[in-house]
Amino acid sequence: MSQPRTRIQARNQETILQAALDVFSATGFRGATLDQIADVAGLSKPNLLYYFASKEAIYTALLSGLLDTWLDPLRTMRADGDPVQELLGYVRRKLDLARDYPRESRLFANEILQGAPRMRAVIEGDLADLVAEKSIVLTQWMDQGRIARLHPVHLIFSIWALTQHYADFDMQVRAVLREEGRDPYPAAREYLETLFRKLLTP
Amino acid sequence: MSQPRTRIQARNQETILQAALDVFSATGFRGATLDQIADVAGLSKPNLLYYFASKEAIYTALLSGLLDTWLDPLRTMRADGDPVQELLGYVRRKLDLARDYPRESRLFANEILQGAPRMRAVIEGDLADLVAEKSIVLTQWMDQGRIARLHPVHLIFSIWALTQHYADFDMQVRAVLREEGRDPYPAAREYLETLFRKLLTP
DNA sequence: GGCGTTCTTGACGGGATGGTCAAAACAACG
DNA sequence: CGTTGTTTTGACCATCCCGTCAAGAACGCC
Repeated sequence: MSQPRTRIQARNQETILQAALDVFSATGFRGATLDQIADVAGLSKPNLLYYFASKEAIYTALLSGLLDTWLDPLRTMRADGDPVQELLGYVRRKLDLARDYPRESRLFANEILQGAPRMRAVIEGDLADLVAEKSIVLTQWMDQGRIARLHPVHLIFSIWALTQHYADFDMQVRAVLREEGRDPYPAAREYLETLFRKLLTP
Repeated sequence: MSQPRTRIQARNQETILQAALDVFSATGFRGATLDQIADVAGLSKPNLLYYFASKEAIYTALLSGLLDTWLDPLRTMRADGDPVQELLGYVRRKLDLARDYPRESRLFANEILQGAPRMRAVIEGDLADLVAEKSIVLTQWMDQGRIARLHPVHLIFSIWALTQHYADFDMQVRAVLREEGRDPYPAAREYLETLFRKLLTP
């Protein structure tokens, strides 16, 4: 049933995953209930379990389905572009992701916060590989004197931390800014651009 | 029973809160069970409920008890010190907190990630007030040309994001660094010091 | 329209979980 | 010791929640 065969299957699987994203990202795996997901999806609980074998299966289908989207901005960074522009572009794309897909960000945050019980393999594998690969590029740029010399992996961590913060701690960001419903992202974008320009200048 | 009256009460309440910190920080409020907490504390479940009215009461007692510790590093920042040194000191203290009290960090992260259902008031109140107060100091320093002009609140966000990242996403940090059990904090400290020095220089 | 397949659901089982209670164990103090 | 107040616990209850199942509804194809 993993590959949808009929139109109804495609539609309902998508509906279920969207509802599950809503609920899992808001309360974590343990906090979510099948009844809630069924409710949001507008389906009955047994119907959910007709399309997915278990609560766990819905959750892992979500995670693995979203992982590629999540890593794309880093993959897109090109070794043959202008280093500062490439990095600023990565920051910008990552911040756009935080703004446009906050549920996805919180889903991953929740998972990693609890020690990534269901993602450990992919983090230690694909993700670590990708970072290692990009670190080589960053180190080359530093060797060429085109950006400041910094620890490449901590540089990537800082991009993750600063961009995802706006999605994961959105509630706190808005409460502390006290700008009644105003979008915090334009100022964040400007701030992060300044920060990374200054940081990367040799 | 909130103020311990006997030695036994003081000891057991402390034992329970420590065990609860362990369990709540690892799995969130919904994910934690009283049986787990009782097990870690080495007490029976009814005994837990002799000292605290409910699971909820344990959780809120934890949160409010730890909040002061959590905000202290920011409070400690003095308006009459050297601006760059004060800010770097804040970064260092916050990073030390992440290293020495990761459970506390994850507890708060979990709570805010889920929209702070039990902390909204204090975030919109005390925390927002403290940030507003310190923002004034930061703005004065900028007006005097002693640090670069930046959005003061986003500057504080960036300190939170960059330091707490090492506690909250510890699993990912260690997996991506691939340095088998090596302490990531020395390099983090050096990286963050460089980052903020460059950022704050006018 | 008839018929096999796919989809949907009400009712239910079983285990986990927060919380109660009454009685037993223990401590403190005369 | 004996009495009084504190602490501890085994047994239990009610509810929640994941997952099952059998039967019915809808669909697709002839």
